[in-house]
Amino acid sequence: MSVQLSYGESAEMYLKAIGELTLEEPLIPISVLADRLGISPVSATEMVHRIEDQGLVKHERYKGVSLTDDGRRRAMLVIRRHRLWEHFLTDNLKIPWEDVHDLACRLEHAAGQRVTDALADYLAEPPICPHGNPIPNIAGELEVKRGVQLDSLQVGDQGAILRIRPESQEVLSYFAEKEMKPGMVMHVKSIDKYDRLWTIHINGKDQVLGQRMTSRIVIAT
Amino acid sequence: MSVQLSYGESAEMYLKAIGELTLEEPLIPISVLADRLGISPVSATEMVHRIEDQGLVKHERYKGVSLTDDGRRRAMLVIRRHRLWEHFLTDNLKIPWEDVHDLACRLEHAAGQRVTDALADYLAEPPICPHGNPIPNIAGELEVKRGVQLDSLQVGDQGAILRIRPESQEVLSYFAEKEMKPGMVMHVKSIDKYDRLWTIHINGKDQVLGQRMTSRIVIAT
DNA sequence: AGTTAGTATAAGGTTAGCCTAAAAACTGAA
DNA sequence: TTCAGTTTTTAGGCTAACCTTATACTAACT
Repeated sequence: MSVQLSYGESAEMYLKAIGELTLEEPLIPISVLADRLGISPVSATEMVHRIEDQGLVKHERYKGVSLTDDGRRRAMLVIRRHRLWEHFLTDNLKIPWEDVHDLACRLEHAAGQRVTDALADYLAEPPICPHGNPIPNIAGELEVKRGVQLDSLQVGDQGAILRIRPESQEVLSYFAEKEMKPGMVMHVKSIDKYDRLWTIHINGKDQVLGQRMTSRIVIAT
Repeated sequence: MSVQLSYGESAEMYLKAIGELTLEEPLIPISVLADRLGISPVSATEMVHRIEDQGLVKHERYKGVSLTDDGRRRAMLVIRRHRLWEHFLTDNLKIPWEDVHDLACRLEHAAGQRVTDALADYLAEPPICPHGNPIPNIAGELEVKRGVQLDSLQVGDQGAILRIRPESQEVLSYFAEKEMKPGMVMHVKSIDKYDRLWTIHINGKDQVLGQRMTSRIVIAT
């Protein structure tokens, strides 16, 4: 029989965060990780060492953290749980789009593999979460659709919103208010280069977005 | 604005346990409570004092614990969450009847009032959990249908199973294996007074039950 | 090669929830 | 009224995750 190393909710949060961050960069500095989790760098270092001892991550001193194969699998399963719950909360329970992220953060740890798989079955294995992020499959495999940031488009370009990130209450509420969701098609009407303002047409309306927000939207290519 | 005293998962477990136990007895000795929660009496005493300071319970020295009005309301809301999740797990996710109790114990703390209410809506406010226990309403009010223990019936008596208790993995698995569920009608075929064995007919079969198990079944009167 | 910014470790503290062992307080029944 | 058994308190400890402050180290740029 194999030794079942148990790890807490907290460790799962670390794995999830690292899993998400390593989609962009291969090595995550502990300070970045700490920042994302809202935790002091000292505490993050401590915890990283702990999960490193469990063989879930690899830490290269003064460089950053990455996931081992085992760690990646587990991280993807946590992400899977998170996004499945997000899906359930919006589609079934009709909880607003912009609120489900935080709620799912609690549920993802309370529901184990068994409940998750049953839930996935119930939801018929949805491919993406309400914010457009893909849901890893039962084996922990994730297929990320490549896209480009809205702020790299030119006037006249068009495309569908692929996803919005990061999934923070603040950012999501912003777009919820503007009634912009993944799947919607938009086109760029004009760009003000000096103030970095993009005017786009979406959902029957014109929207003006600053650079902060255009970098949060990924458009399908 | 009112002071929002926060309390952890653990406190909720205490409240739930006390809420369930006080349906039978008005004052719960701390030792009984500790036993139910699988915790040492010393720790239970500590925690009881803590939630007493928050005005949730009343402890009478050398007698036992009872809920305050506030405590009762909160306890009922935890029980409501628990039973709603049990319902969801069995009816929607098709997880076996006997397993959902433990799983719901995790979910009940992770899902706050908001998610619970949305869930209740989704499930159309079911009146009972899969084990036959009534689900408190949104105001924390609970209507308990009175019944009698199976072992108080006589030969020839008949009735429907109202509920099975306590909701422990062990007890539930026992009855799940015998395919006996709340709602089913049974009648008493014979009683062996010496060994306290009840033979009942239910679900097309005869079942012989010892005194330990007959006291766990409540029959509608 | 020296300085600086970023990164890591060390040291000491906090909180929630648990534990055991032993002493003290109380109850109820003989 | 005494005493046996139960209940509570005291004392001392533990672990997981956090915290701050201070010091040590490394990388990288001037």
